[in-house]
Amino acid sequence: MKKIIMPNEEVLEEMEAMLNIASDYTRLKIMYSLLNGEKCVSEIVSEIDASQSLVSHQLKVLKDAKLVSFKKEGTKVIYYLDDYHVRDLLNVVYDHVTEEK
Amino acid sequence: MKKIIMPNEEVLEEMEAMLNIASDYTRLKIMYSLLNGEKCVSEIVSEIDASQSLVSHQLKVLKDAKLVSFKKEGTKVIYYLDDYHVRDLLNVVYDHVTEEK
DNA sequence: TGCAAATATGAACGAACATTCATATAATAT
DNA sequence: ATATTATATGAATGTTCGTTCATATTTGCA
Repeated sequence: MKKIIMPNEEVLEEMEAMLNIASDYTRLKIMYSLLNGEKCVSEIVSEIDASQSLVSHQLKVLKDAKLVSFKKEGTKVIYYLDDYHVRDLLNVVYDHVTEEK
Repeated sequence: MKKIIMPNEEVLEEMEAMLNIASDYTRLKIMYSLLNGEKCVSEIVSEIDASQSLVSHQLKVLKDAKLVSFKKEGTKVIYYLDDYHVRDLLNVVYDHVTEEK
């Protein structure tokens, strides 16, 4: 069994930051929504049933964390997932939660 | 590309809960410490350099979340990881953080 | 019984943060 | 210009929660 070394402080703090961003009900729904492809804000709003302001705030959090990016098309802003680790992360956690013990 | 369906509310809340538990600096260090095998509380304390009280509090959080279990040996309490998803979770997040873009 | 070591617990405090509300900005069309 | 649609922003609020401090509990041993 290979010995696992503890990551250094900086890496641990960055891991903590990513997990913090993922660990929110609204942001989880946004990430799931974007797994099926890019969407504009209003589409996300109606798909996950949250207020426009809340979605916009949380998209900013995800954007600052470089988990999503965006492009502008007319008056619309199209967001999309910018990190393939998101899919893996969601899958691991989903498996943990849904698996029978 | 397969369509990904949004988990229901209950699953999302459980995912949020697991991520919340993982997203803490102290608990991350405890989990990494236990990846190399079971340890008693005082060993964890000295390995991660946190107070005894803090480690005990956070071990309770991990225990309540069924991420760790424990057994008693004399006056010592030995904790160990009780969920193999933990390793996968840490690996995904570690890769995310350390990978060059 | 009394003491020491190991661990757990509860209160208290401060900081972080998710959400709402109101309002601002930006782009388009009439 | 003005109205409308889409999105962003900032303040305010209430709650959650990580940490510390002091103390309690448990176990083994002299």
